[in-house]
Amino acid sequence: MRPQKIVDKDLLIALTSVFRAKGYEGTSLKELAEATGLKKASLYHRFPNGKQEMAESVFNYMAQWVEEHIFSALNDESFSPEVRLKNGLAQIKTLYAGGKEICILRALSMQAGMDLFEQNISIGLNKWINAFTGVGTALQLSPKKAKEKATQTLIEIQGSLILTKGLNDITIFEKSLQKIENRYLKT
Amino acid sequence: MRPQKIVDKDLLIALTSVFRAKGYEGTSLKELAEATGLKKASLYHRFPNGKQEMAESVFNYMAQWVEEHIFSALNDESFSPEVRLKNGLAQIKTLYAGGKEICILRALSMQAGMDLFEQNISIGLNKWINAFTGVGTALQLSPKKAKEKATQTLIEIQGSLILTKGLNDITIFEKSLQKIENRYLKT
DNA sequence: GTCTATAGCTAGATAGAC
DNA sequence: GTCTATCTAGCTATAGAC
Repeated sequence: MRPQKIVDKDLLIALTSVFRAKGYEGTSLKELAEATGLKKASLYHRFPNGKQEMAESVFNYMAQWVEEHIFSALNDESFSPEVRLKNGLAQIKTLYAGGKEICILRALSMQAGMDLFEQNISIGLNKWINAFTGVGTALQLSPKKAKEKATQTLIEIQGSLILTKGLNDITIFEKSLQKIENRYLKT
Repeated sequence: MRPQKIVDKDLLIALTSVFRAKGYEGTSLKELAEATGLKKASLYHRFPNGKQEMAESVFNYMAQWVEEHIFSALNDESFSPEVRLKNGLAQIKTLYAGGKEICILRALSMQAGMDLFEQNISIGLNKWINAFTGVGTALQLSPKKAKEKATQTLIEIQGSLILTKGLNDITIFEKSLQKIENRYLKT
């Protein structure tokens, strides 16, 4: 067995950045090959089901990252709810590179991707809502209020990412995160 | 001259619905031909620069619709600011089919589209912000507050469209519009 | 495990008849 | 103005050498 030219993790990171920037249909195997340093045939060796499997792997990789960094921060009961919220929001800022990066879920959800990922997107969004709902209840909100606030939080994260990108102004994303934090902590 | 099989307006409507659903790269000329009832070569007769011109025309058509229906409603000084706001939000609900349809601007902004439309997207978003800022000042907000509120409004519209689509729950979009209205009128 | 070479197809786009 | 037929380029995917 020849050694791998690039380990799985780095491979996934490279694939992620392309899919994130171009979407599913907008990404070609040629670009993926260039971004990873592997030839197309080698990509097929690593992902026998081709482009679709690459996108799915990217999706799963990001889902795991979110689980480990964001949800676990929001749910870490060894900290106060206030600290959990701050840590979670800080991780979210990292995930989106301060607003410069788009939501991978959204990048993959257009076009054919919608068919491929529709159910996983719904599941993923609900996990986000549940994570923020947990913080809300820890901050003494009623379950109903906590869920409403969590939904509103996600709306603002996604919406501010769109405006940040569309207006090319990362302060929009930063202000939104700050606003979200303030609104939780003022309760 | 042979008669047109489909008038410009209907043609644009048909093209719009495909681009909206599939994005720019995700849309093929075959699909556009099927959706319009014209053959590919006929589409090239109507849009000599091909797919890109079709997307640009769709973009301009939607921009005009928004101008005539939404901005003019928000800015119609023959009504009170409260009524202008309500009318504008009602038109927005129509534009997005109550949350079932995505923002065309967003659909075209991924992938190669980002290069094609980047500047127009920024201009378009700013027009939205200005329109809502106008309503805010008419409601006695300071210019600064009015612009902040307008930006927040757009964030929530875009974000709620994403969650509505991702969770397949149109009540999210409806609730967000209601919330936006309440927040303006409570000022 | 990675590579070169290529198959097979579909995309966007054009030529020219009617 | 619309059509059939076709071109070319690029795509996803595979075969087989190393």
